[in-house]
Amino acid sequence: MVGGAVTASLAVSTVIFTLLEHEGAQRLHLPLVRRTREPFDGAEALPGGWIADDEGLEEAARRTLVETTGLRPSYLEQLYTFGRPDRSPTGRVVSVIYSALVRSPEAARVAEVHNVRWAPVDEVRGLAFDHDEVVAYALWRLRAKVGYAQVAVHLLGETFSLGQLREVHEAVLGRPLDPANFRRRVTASGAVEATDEHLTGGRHRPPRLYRAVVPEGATGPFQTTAGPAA
Amino acid sequence: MVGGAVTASLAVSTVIFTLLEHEGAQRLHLPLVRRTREPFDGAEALPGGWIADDEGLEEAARRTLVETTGLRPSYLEQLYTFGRPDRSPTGRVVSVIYSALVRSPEAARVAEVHNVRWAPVDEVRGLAFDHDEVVAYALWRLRAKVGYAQVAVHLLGETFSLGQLREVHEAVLGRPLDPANFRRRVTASGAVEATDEHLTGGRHRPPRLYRAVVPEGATGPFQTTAGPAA
DNA sequence: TCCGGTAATGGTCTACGTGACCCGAAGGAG
DNA sequence: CTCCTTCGGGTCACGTAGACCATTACCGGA
Repeated sequence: MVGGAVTASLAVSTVIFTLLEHEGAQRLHLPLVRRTREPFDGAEALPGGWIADDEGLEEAARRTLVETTGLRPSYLEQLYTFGRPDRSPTGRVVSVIYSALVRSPEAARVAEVHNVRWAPVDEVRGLAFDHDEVVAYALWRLRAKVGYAQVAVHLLGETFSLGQLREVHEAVLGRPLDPANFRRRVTASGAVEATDEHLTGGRHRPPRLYRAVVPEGATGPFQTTAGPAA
Repeated sequence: MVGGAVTASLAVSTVIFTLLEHEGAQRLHLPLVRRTREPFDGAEALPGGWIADDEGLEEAARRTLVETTGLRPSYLEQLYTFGRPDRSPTGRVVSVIYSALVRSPEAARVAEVHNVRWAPVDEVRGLAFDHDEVVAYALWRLRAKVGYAQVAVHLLGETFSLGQLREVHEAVLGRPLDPANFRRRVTASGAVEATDEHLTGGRHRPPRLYRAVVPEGATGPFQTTAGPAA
């Protein structure tokens, strides 16, 4: 320890988004864990935990995610750091918040185990600490980001139809999109590339399958859409 | 302390941007302080310091800014939190980075005092810790933000001509902008409102002075362009 | 006093992205 | 074979932004 530091506990929490069937449509959900100790014993909270001595911040986010929910996200980015002195009634806690996307099959795989409830995003209320505010901000960021970055593909599998991708955008934005215009925008953006395969077994015309294009220069010191890698 | 926390020191650092005359044009500068102790003794670094027990993160950023440079920013937002375990050779340090804008007169006021050097942004290299990377990311964010939010006004005074505002955008983006198109875009956005005054004393046609419009709904739990208020 | 230079300001023309809307194509279900 | 629905290609209208032109207003020098 260098000296002069504040006496605070350092934690990570993660807002995890995934798509689950709800009332006949794909809707955005996130996992909540029920607290079993003070403060806020019995209340629901975002998954998270303490940062270990020898691990980085993102590393800590991934580890606590596996420990508390069993989930391995396909996308993870730092969101914001909360550090009001009075955030926690039992002592000072500074929380680095991450935002994550999880593919639906992965979410379904762990839906039954762990002490986890999947809540539709617009029904999330009454969380411990300031987590209500955190969720609202994460949702706002995701909605903004889906407009200019191809983050939505991380909620789907390796290949997908443009109809599926459109459903993801509709679930995130909470409003219907015109299929033809959506197709035009996405294909023109170069964010996806067509494969030779089609999705068969549906009841109607089989859609062509597409694959996400990994953007150039996404490696290196930092991705220009998410933040530094450090 | 709640328990389980990592043994890390919590620091804030701030990337401060301002406009200064350099080689005949307004160019973006930032203040650097020279370190007087290990690690990186003698190297330049971003202004910052330790977070105190009873202060919030943004509060700590403002305090350390005044202590190390005397500057009071007109705009301040949280940027990113760095926490790689090996960032500092002398022990673990987690740094919450803030990004700030300072009006030119304020910058000139403190340019002579303090242990501060004003460096043009594109000549910043060889900083202590991972601060080179931090500056690059802050600059990328500022350039992106100037395109969709009216942050540039925070680099100018109470009133300004559209030519001055255009110079700010040119300095931030590093490329010339068409004066007529810039005027049309800015006035149509409603981000500024005209005053009845004109800037006299120039060599040419006296430009009308404008004032920044405070956006509706910028108060409340969080500003949708900067992040949560907590 | 007049004139040239330059910035301020207003306007036009065009390219482009996007939403609204249309229609044929392709497959399953009855 | 017919109907229903989605896929996927197209048109049209409109709003925004860049390129570019014209006029205005001031200073400083001839």
